[in-house]
Amino acid sequence: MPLDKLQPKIEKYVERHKDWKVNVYGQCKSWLDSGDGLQPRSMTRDLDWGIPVPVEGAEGKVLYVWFDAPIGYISNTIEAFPDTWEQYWKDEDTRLIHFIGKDNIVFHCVIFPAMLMEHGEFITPDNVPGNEFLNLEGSKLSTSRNWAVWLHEYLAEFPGKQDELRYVLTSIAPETKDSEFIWKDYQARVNNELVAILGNLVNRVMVLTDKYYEGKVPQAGECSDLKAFISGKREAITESLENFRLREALGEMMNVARHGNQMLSEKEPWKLIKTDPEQTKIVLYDCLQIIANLAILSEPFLPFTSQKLFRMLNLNKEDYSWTDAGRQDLLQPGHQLGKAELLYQKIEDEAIEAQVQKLHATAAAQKPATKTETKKVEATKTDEAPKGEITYDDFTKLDLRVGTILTAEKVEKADKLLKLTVDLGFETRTIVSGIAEHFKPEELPNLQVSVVANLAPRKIRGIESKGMILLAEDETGKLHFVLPKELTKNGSIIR
RNA sequence: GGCGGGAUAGCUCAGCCGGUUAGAGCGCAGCACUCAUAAUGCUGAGGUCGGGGAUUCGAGCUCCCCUCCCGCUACCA
Repeated sequence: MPLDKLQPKIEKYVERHKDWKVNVYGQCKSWLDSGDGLQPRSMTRDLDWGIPVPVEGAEGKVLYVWFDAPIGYISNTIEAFPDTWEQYWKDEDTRLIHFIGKDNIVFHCVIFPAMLMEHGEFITPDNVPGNEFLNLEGSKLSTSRNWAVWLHEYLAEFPGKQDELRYVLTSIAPETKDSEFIWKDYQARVNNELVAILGNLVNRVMVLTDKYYEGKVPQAGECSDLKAFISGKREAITESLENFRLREALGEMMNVARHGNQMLSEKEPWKLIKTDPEQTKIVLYDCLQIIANLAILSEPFLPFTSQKLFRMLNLNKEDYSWTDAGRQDLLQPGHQLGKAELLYQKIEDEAIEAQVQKLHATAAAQKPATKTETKKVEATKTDEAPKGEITYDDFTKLDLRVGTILTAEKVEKADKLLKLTVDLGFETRTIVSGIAEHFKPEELPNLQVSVVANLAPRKIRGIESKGMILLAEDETGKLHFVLPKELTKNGSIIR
């Protein structure tokens, strides 16, 4: 793909979107502005697996994942909405948003849009709110190491707690920097915020209404600035959501619940009922309206909660939409409420400890994955197919030898390279190997290794490398030296 | 190595175009209350704003140097 030739178009596209998040815009600019600008990028790979390139003469080639995957988004839409999919991808009036993680920024902001623009019939993403990473209990997520919380397992072990997870994940969404999912924190947020603030408000209002008015909305005149307050919150939440500040939006929704708790503390209806029943009606009427509003406002974040609230209030969800939030008459006086139920249960310590233990028990290896390892895993996830047959003569061309690493040092200005000197018995030579992220130089000297001795020399980073060290790569991407079981004379032939 | 992003209270994060005593939620402490899943409300204690220089009347915000974390990219025979 001649990205170099497309640079002007892409540049124009990116610069039209200065409103993108700084990390997103910044990285796009860095690709566009660095050195010679965008470079042509190969859109096929020579692999035994993948999507074959459907072009004559391209036998044996498969599509590059980042050419293939975005097309998959479109095909997926076609599968889901065979009649209307074009509205999503082609309609000029559609606002196309790509939600991604930071590792995919350029693919969604440069390469995919380039494809869409070149095709001609497609619209380009209006915004790509790339998030940073969500880590787990101190380490990067890794599905291959099983350092993860699997959704199906979570749902089985915490039945009905979809919204609890949604709440926590939204609260800690890595919008501007990496964040961390910690089970203890999950517990705290659920117990101290969801249960204590939102769940408790709903419960106390339902209980009071039940006790004083047999579960019917009391007759009361409007009072206070409730309407202004809630519609103000609705606007704030809308604004935050439109700008992809979900944490902030969620916080504003919770503030509505806080407001309800404040009202109760201030008015103390449990006291007021003894002295001024009419005022008490007003207080509870307003509290009930707050809850009804919360049924609407919680919907984007906590859909199950929203549903529960509508049910408890005996309202038909379909009769209300987002813009109804702010009304102080969502519930009519005399309206019979449904049965009260607890919105959330507290999460016990044992449940949390069990999760943490499970995580550590099932994690493949204790050591946290390094950057390279995680990436490698992605690349090797599909087992490589066996290679084609070769003759014995082909094999005998290889000169495999036993050698011993004498020295090892990092290569300047290269993250992955180590410069090794290896004693092969008949001579000592320099070998550059891409293992710097797996081994520390100081742990290598005196280690016996297997070497491809007759590989054509090659200059790497200005250093002549003569040969190659053999390593085995396990399923986690970790490298292991291939070496003789017993100490063997340097230079010994391997065959 | 180059580039992008980040480093602000114990924790999670806000801080607009540089401007008086740096904010919120959670946690913690105290007080109030008892309708409520010992929940809520109020008050308070917590900050050398990663480190060091510079510009400015004035810098968390600007510039330079450095350290650490994440990502992209190059090297990986």
